[in-house]
Amino acid sequence: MDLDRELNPEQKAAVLHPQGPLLILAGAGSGKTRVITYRIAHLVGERGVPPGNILAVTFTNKAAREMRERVERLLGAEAPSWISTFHAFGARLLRRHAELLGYSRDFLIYDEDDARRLGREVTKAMGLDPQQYPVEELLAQVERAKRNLKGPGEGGIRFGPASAFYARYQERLRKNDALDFSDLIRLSCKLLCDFPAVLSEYQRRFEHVLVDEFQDTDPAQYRLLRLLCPPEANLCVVGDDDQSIYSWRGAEVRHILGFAQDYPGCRVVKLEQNYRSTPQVLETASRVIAGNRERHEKTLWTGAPAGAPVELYALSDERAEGELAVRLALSRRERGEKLSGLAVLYRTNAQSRAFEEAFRVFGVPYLVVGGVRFFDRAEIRDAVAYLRLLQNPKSDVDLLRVINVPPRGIGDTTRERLSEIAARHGCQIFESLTEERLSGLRRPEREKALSFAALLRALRDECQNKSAVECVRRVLEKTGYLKMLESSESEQAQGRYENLQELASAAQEFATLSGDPSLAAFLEHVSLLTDLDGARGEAEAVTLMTLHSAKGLEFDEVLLAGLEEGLLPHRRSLKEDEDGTRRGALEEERRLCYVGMTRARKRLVLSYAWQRAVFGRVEMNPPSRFLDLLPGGVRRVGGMEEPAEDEEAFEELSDDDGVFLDAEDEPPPPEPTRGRARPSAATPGRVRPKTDRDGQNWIGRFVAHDTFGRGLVRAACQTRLGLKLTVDFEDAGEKTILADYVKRL
DNA sequence: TCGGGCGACATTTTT
DNA sequence: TGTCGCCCGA
Ligand SMILES: Nc1ncnc2c1ncn2[C@@H]1O[C@H](COP(=O)(O)OP(=O)(O)OP(=O)(O)O)[C@@H](O)[C@H]1O
Repeated sequence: MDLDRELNPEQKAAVLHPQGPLLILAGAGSGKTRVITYRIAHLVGERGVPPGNILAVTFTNKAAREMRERVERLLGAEAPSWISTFHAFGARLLRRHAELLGYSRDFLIYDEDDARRLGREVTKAMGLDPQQYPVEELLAQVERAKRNLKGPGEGGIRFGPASAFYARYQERLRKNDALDFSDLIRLSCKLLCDFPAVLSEYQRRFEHVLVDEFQDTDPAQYRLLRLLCPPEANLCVVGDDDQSIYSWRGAEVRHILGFAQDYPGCRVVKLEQNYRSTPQVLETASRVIAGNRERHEKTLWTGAPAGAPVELYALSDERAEGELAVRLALSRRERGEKLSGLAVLYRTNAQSRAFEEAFRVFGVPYLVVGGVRFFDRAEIRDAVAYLRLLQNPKSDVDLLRVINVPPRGIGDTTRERLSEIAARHGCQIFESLTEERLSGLRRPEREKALSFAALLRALRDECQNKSAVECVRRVLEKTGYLKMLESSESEQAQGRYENLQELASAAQEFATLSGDPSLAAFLEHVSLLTDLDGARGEAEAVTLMTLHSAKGLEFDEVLLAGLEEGLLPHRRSLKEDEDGTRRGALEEERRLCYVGMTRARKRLVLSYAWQRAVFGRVEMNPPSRFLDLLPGGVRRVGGMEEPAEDEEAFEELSDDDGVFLDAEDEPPPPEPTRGRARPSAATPGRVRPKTDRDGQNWIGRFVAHDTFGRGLVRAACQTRLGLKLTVDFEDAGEKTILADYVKRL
């Protein structure tokens, strides 16, 4: 590790900073994460700090893993094990001391869906009208309170029933021996506050604490840090206020901007050289972010030679955006560059669809990050629920989920009765599954419930001290889950079956990677997992993800798509805030845009579409206001005026990279597993103008209209209002009508 | 009890 | 456009 060669003087100073708090407030691509990584390596390698005495916090599990890998490479030895997200850290801490807070060390971690199920139980028990008090709303209140470290009955709740709901919900969580996500932080704080001995143990242990992406910490997380790190502690925080994009989740920039007040002795280091991007990319991003008023001005320059100009494409619709992405991918391939060097970034997950379709049609391998996670699939959740019951049969949420999967003749009514019986005995459902406690049930129901309890007990015995993989296998076998799928006629059963096999592989893979084959370890991993984790850099595929997921990453080439009013900035950020809490939402959208642009190393392509299908309706939106500040050097492709009937944009487009597109004749390959790259086989061809194609798809087809009824499409043409159809209605005769108002049959 | 069918509803962003 | 919840008939 040669610090002089690999770091600039400021970075080096930060890495060498001897002791006391350290704040690095610096712009995108200035090497903040690099500094943290090097500093950890330096502390361990040069200063002899025991790895176990270093705590490093990252924003995602993936970032944590990458940091660990990099430190290991620098060090040539094992990295500190306390490199994780706040949540993973909290889980680990609580696991060790759970008894102090009234939980067992085998507590479960409930995710949003589990929490919702539990919440529904609570509202039902409270007799709250779900119309008037939606569970999601109540849980949002609870989460907000928890983020502000308010326990039940400690305020932080806005409206009446939510407060009582919080208390009962929390009580139920405890009885289930489970924590929800925000409890991981809140209870960690509580643990350290209420038990000074524990606090001082960890204060002593963590000689050094380092936090990446500090601009996105919420009050509970910051509190946790402040507990661990008294004012003179070796706390190193790193961030960029221009990249604060999680205020909607409770993150507060003032933590970073006010850091010097809370840690008065802190050293402040500024990093001003950007090592990631070309001058063009940097200039563009800087101009755009300069549109914000509430920000810390930062200088950012680059010594890199000029690269390709930033491009801005005006396109007709989202399908054209998809084709643009395909074109970028194919020309990378022609140049012999890896597809993994290209990322498509967008504001909302829903936008991925158009890109996926285009990539599928043209056989370009791609990887979608986020959206529906593997572990959110119903069959996987069912299997995981069984696994969790092995570890903790008190989890009513899991028990109720699977007691009738596969169908065992235990329906809603019986389940409700079981809940009541357990409540009456003041115990959990599993504990009430005995002959005498169920005596109130009719014979057949009682038998079924008891045999389920027997099944669980047998499984528990059998899986005692077995590896996670083994548990998965046995659960799937003994519960009859696989048999249920095998005998199912339905189309989806096959896919589900494969997904469950995949779960076993995942358990195996995790065991190998982590070196811990236990069920407990696997379950914890699964609970904290996000979809980002599936996406390892090695896949030779284009990456598709939201701007939020892209934070901290970098790609040679970035397509930032959907730069339209209403999308970026998102329309919900444009609405005047009713309660004053979302002020500055627009500035956050701009920061999001900045984050996206600054992911690009060499080439940045921006695009917007004049019209976009949303829920099947067609929407038209003007280009994003963020484009107003683009510098002059941006190369604009496609008419800046809304294209009326002309196809200018397309002609220009298809000439562009010298790559021509055409769909393959054979039908597209079967639906890929999300998050999996697929092999590809694209054939060069020619792009048909989009407008024409739309028409082709309609002509000769039957459509239905609310008042005119059924009819045959005779002709179609693209107008500025959308696609206009000439339809021969069976009853009403020939009409000219916008495609928006009819349904294809 | 269970499955299919149908209508309502929804899209910000995620640890 | 797709999912989820609800209702109904078997
Ligand atoms: N001194 C340096 N010499 C060479 N490359 C560097 C140097 N500092 C940083 N880099 C490179 O610049 C890129 C950006 O660094 P890094 O990701 O650490 O920046 P960052 O400030 O964390 O970025 P962001 O805030 O945008 O996520 C990385 O590829 C990194 O390897």
